[in-house]
Amino acid sequence: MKDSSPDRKPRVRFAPSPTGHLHVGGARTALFNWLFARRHGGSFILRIEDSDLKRSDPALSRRILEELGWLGLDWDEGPSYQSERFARYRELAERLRDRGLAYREDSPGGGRALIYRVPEGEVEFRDLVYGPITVSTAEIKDIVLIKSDGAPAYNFACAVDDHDMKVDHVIRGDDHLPNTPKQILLWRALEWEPPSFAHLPLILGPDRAPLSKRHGAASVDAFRRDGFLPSGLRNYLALLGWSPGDDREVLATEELIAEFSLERVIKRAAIFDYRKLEWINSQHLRRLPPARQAELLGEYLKAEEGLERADRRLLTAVAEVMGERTRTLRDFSVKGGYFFRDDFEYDPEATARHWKGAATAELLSRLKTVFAGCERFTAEELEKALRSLVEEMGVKGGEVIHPLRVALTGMSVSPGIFETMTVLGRERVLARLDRALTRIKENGGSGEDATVPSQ
RNA sequence: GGCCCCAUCGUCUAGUGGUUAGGACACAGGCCUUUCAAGCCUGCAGCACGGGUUCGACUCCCGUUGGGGUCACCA
Repeated sequence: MKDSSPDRKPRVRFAPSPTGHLHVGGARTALFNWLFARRHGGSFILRIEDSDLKRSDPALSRRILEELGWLGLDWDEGPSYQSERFARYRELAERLRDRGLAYREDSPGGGRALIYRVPEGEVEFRDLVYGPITVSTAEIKDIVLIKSDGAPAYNFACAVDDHDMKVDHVIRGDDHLPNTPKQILLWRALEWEPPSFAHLPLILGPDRAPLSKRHGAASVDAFRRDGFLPSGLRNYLALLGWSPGDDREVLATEELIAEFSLERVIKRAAIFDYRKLEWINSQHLRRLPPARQAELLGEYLKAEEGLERADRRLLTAVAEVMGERTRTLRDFSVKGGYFFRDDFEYDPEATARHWKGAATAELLSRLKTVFAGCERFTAEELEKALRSLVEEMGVKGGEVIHPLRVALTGMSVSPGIFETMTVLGRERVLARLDRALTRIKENGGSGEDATVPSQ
């Protein structure tokens, strides 16, 4: 019986190298570590692998920390930095050399490296995801411990740190599978008991190549800018390579934590599906009360767009009517930008389809009179008023509603027209009717732009 | 190329010897309807191939093909 449940509170870590934004692959690795720690009441530790002197950039480290924070993956210890522990690595490497397990080698470029001599034999271990794995050390070249510039090489620093931080479960991408035997060799040479390992399948792009920028958004930052919610991204990422075992797809983070187990991690690489992410996100968005949506929307619009009209009252009203029609926070401005700005453009196709010159001008001015006369500007009253005008004119509701929608939103698509009006309020509705009227007259009564795409 | 890993609808997945192979996204159609969504209903679509083992294979074994990873004084 395979059982990856730890008998004591596990200690796991996420160890990114500060070379760029937090990539979705890294985010997923961080998430699985975090879920595992939270599930078992353990510790999630953060370590910055900045041992490469040339590529280290403190600004990038901060960025990764910030993005991890946005994703909601809080850490219990750290971050620690490898760049601050060079003396420790050197000491341990020298100790191995004293014992005859490592040797020095001059570098053509100057300096001396310390290299571990790989013994003959086999390395066996049981990966918590992949099962038993055996590798002949004939396949492994001697392992560099300390590079000639004095910095520790990856495998050595990694083993030393994991030991010193008392990490007992190493959960990482399966691109590290080939490193594992090397690190186990190092742990044993240091006379330490190796931790458990669990390797996660990689995330691929639609072309089955490793997911990268050229596939579109590939970093946590990009998804944040696209208006995704941390909980939506967490949910989707959790489903990449793992499933709760039943048919649930939309899971709150508490459920993710309650259900997570390494045994249910799949071995096959998964292709990132942006559409499904959007759907998952829409489900999370929908589960949020309008007030909370408004709060997030306000922050988003402020950070990503330069919206002028964005008071809490308006935001909440927009959230109430747009909530079912959006999949991301960005959708609110893409599909409902007219709620936030009065100088919107009129969609040429919409005007061509629903505005019929003088007749529409006549219609809109009658509507203006009717709406101006409404006692209370509520959806019920507005509909009643419009319906009676429709009856009086002997036309179908749509013949009035469509031109009106274009006048109020510039688009042929919007939330229910009466709700839209109440969100905008009497003043803005009447002003927009005037603006539309002016626009129609400017166009010689045609109500259309000079060039109308014919279809 | 050596070594390692993987293989269920287009995609994410459930499945652990006997199932009409289930769900979700996407897609198509329908209902609803002032538009678009949402919601509900229906449909389309899969066990890569070839050998075994077995009374019986999606499930176990071998091979083929395909895909991925890795072979740095980068992490």
